Amino acid sequence: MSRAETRSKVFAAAIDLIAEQGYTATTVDAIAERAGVAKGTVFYNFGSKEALFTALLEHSIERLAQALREAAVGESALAALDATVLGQLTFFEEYGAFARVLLAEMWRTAWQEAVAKLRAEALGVYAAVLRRAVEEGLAREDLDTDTAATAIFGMVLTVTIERRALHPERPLEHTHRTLVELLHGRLR
Amino acid sequence: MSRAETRSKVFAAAIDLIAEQGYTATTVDAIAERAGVAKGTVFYNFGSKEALFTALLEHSIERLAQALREAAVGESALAALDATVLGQLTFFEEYGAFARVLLAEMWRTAWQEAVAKLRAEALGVYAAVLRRAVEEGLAREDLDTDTAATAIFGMVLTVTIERRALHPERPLEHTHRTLVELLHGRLR
DNA sequence: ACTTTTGTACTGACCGGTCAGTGCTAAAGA
DNA sequence: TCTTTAGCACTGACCGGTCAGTACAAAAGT
Repeated sequence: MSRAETRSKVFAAAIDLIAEQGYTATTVDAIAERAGVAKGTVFYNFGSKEALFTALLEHSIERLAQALREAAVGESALAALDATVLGQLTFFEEYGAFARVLLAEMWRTAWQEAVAKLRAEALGVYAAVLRRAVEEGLAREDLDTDTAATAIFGMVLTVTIERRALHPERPLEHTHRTLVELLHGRLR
Repeated sequence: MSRAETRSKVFAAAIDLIAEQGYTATTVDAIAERAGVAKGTVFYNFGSKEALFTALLEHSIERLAQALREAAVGESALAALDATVLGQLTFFEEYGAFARVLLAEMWRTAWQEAVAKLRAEALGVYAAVLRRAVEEGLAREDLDTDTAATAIFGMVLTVTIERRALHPERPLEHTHRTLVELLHGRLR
């Protein structure tokens, strides 16, 4: 078996288990067993439990950021915002376990480096769209776009997890419509 | 010392440590030391680490729900919504460690009972306000108020934690204005 | 008297990390 | 052609430390 294959099997096992139990509660033994490899193999490939996790975070954040960048297009800033929300929903539809991991571990000081990357690359997409909205006169000029970006990101993240846990059969479109409704001022 | 006093000292120590390190990584020894009691006292009062944590969750969720219920008043549904958001921000301003704990542990299957209570009592306040908004014709009739309630709650929670971690000096009002701006359709 | 707390010592399960060794393939040497 | 060596990926038993929980006797509170 190639090294890359082994690594991705371990990644998949680790993300599932950590999503269910959290980082600390997940043992390397359990990850190895779920991945179908020996415990030593995990250490051979990643060096340590923590290194495995940081590699996993790095890799997943990169993919998330790319998905958001690709989604964040639209004629108007408003259309781009809706598209970004849909992009985030769609991404987590496929990588749902990562949503749980992000929410749970995002603010632990241990992974500040990964969090910085998340803020810069993923939240940055929302912030850019919101700045565009301000330029187009769709929002107050002194809107705090960074805080607003975090708010929207967290909103979508929370809803994604609730949906996966409670209504997995519900179409994505339904959730998307509810969020978009909240965001463009039907509430007024 | 009364039993109640001891329990609340242990609660305070536990919530701080668990907010920093997570449930699993926090040891009972550390909780006892921070609380200034003997380790045996913790077990005498709570029986087990898990029982301590569930009691802590239960207790905190009850207080959060009460704070939201008290805050959720206003002439219009829109005013009530703003007030509820401010109520949530204010609550977590005082019990910020609990915000971290909620976000990190909320979706662990282990505490489903506590999560059910959170959904019923805390998210329920948002859901009720949103239903009132629908009645007043401020939102589409088929708005999914449960999903929207989760969305707003998660949004405020995420922003609270970001604020505490990154801009602790910022006045609450600033954050509140940004969120309210997002929620009533200045973006359109 | 009865409840609660303390401090210390202990147990046993568990877990991250290690390491000597296995299996395999392919190049190097004869 | 046959043998040896090299190197990579993987294995799983094992080790040392950690931690929830227990035991208990003495002290403090009420």
